[in-house]
Amino acid sequence: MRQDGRLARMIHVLVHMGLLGGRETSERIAQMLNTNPVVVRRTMASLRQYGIVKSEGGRGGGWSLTRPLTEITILDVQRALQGETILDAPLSNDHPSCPVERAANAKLQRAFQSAEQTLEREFQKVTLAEIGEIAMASAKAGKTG
Amino acid sequence: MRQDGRLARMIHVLVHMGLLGGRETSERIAQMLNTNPVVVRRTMASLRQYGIVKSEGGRGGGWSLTRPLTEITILDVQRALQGETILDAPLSNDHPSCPVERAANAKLQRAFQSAEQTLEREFQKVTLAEIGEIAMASAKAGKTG
DNA sequence: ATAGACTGTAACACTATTTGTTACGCTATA
DNA sequence: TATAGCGTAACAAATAGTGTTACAGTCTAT
Repeated sequence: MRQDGRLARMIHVLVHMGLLGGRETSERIAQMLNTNPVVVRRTMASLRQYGIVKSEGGRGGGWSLTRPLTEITILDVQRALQGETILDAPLSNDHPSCPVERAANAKLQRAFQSAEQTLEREFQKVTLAEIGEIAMASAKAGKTG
Repeated sequence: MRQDGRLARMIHVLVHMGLLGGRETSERIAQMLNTNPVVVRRTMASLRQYGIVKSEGGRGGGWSLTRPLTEITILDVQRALQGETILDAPLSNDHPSCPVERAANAKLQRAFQSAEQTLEREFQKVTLAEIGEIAMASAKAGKTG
């Protein structure tokens, strides 16, 4: 079941930015993510629109957080990247007037809504600051690999 | 967030098969799904492997259920189509030794596991017989569209 | 002012996945 | 033995995500 890897990648970057504290260019972020600056700008633009980061052009410009990691949850990042919907029930649309198809779709939709609520709750529980702390602790313990 | 539409389509077909009670050819099933017989065989093969349907070749052959709709849940169909995993956490793999990436992935994985458990529970609660009943009721009530 | 270091964005190529299609072999039955 | 069915490989088409190039706009140091 293929999904969008941007959430994990952006969390990764934001935590680094929070720990470093300063401003990062698209170029440097691209290196963190093994990708290139345009992809970074494209994705960071969603975060900016949602108010998580800001960008400044011109010499000395780059990206920075608008608030500390303690005030950013995984859910915030998710919302910024994909809007309200986290999980989308994969419904069928072969015979929209068929009562069987409708009944099946309705049941699936309810199930996915429950799962989405769970995911939402879990996402909201985790701040990026927590992730940073876990990373620092494990790095200190020498689990760097 | 795009996902696999086979689950909904197969539920649709299985309920029809259960309500009709007999045997269906790949050709007829393909018509129900607005697709073609090869795609049907490909997908039905997974259900057969899991023991939900059986196929018979030769003249008069086709597909039939191995047990009544009351004994098939959405989870059964899901398992047949995709195995154990329902939701896959979309993790990042840019710097596998980076403790920040690891910590972020770990948190995401836990969140998705919770959601997967919810989905599993919901899927197991619903039998195809229920879906058939809902469909029959709504058809009787004239909500056929 | 102007050069340089940035972001913003359009356009296009590449890749992987799903779905659809054609073709042909095998099997059971009338 | 002709026919109606499944089994499967091989290939085409559509879609989505990602990567890349190119160029315009913007800010700052000098």
